[in-house]
Amino acid sequence: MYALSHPLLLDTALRTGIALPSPYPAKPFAHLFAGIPPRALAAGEGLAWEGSPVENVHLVMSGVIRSVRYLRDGRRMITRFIYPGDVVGPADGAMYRSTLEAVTRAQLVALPRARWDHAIAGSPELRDALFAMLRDVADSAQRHAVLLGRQTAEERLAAFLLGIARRVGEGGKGPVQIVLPMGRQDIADHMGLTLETVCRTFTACQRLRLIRVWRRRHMWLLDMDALAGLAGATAPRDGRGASQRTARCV
Amino acid sequence: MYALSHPLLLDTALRTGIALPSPYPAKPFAHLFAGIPPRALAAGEGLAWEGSPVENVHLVMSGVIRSVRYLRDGRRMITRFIYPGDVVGPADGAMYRSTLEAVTRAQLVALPRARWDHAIAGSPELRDALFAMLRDVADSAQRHAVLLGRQTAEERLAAFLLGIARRVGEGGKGPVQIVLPMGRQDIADHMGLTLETVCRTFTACQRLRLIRVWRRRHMWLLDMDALAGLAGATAPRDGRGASQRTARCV
DNA sequence: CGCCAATTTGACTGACTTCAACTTGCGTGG
DNA sequence: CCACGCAAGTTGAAGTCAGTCAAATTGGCG
Repeated sequence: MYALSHPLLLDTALRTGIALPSPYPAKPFAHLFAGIPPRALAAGEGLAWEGSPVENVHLVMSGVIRSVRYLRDGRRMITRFIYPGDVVGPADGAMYRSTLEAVTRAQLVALPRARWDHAIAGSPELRDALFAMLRDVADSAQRHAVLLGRQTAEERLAAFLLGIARRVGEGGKGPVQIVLPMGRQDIADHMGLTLETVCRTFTACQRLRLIRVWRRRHMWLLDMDALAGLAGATAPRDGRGASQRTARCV
Repeated sequence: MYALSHPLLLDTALRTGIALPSPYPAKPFAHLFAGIPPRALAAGEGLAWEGSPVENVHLVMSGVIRSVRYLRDGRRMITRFIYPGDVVGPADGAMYRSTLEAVTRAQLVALPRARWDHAIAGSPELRDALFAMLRDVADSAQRHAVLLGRQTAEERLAAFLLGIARRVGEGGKGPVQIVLPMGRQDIADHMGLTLETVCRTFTACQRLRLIRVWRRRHMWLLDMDALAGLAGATAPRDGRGASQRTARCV
């Protein structure tokens, strides 16, 4: 486990309820960052801005980062949360395509882009890992689009909570405890809702005994099956594809 | 231009109003597909299903394909439309992550995955092109998420129409003519709306003299500036990032 | 212990959806 | 070539989920 090789990872994992492994294990890239002193970010502090050049590739050691896109009038969408073990930068090309801000206090290490590119160019393994990582970013953005475009507030939040639970590694039936590292507004901006709707929906889920909330940031997922049913992953269809006209009624 | 080297591309470009170049020019990959006889798909026909193995990489020669994700109850989201010159398969890894169906009659050529992988492994140029393509898929999925989560019906459709106009290569001020290759239901399922809302919003835009609709599939974009204002690309913010608490009021 | 931002709850509004009827125009076959 | 049939699209009326505005509550932090 990478956590063993770097205490910071395990530390945050405990404090925020986010355990490794993260979806794109740092393992294949971790050695590139060895020996570089970590940089600290305060909660809310910015790391990079949309449109600015990508000078470094960062490995998040502790804390949580949000990747945000702003509209001119201030509306914003958090496209994804970035957790310890995640690498940021390579998916953006030469320019950042979104703004990066720390959600919690965070620590990360920066690797100059040239060194990163050189390492990637020289290693088929790293290349494959990078491909996989990019595919994963694309896939989760598309799954996110399904949520945003076609699922209700309750379904979106069920999916959100299960996503966090998956990071903790808990997939079991029984109550799973999680800690939310971000506030309600961030959750709302990630799920395409308002903060009030997030609150009300959590309250409703609590009444239905799907979850239990303690001190705002702590939750128990009481009924994983029901939550999974709500989150409802996309469903492959058997047989030949529906013709265009029957698309709505399955 | 690739269109010159393969008449099919130009043909569809004319019929559907979709001119090359597409966002990921086929150019770097085109030679891999040289000499393979194209396969025809009827409108509505399926090409691949979510969860099935990716056996071939396809180059679309003519027509339009939709990439769809279904929920269990039949709700669906079209994550993207795939146009002539686009390559499908590499972004999915070993398994398709969405279902592919022809929107219009289409023709495409299939390259066995092993040959594709071999070609990519052997060419730094192709590798870079593939990286760029994957980044583009991820980026457009994230921009799409902003639309779905934070923009109104009118804004979403303005962005949709401008996206089609961009393919035709027309960016000017004056009226731009486009042809929509897909029906209202497909537009709705791509923009997270209902077909009725798409209709009503087109009608409203027509009353505002932003567009003119002729025979359902043909449109003139009369006021590109106004449409661009509605579509409102994401806005980089200057200065240091907003702290978490001021996020909503800019 | 007290301050204050974050969160929760309440009342009301509105954008988009739903259900339903009507219209258009493409494609087919006489 | 034209009429017919029917799916695709449009419009209308009513409903609903989530948004907005506002007030009350909570709990982290100094």
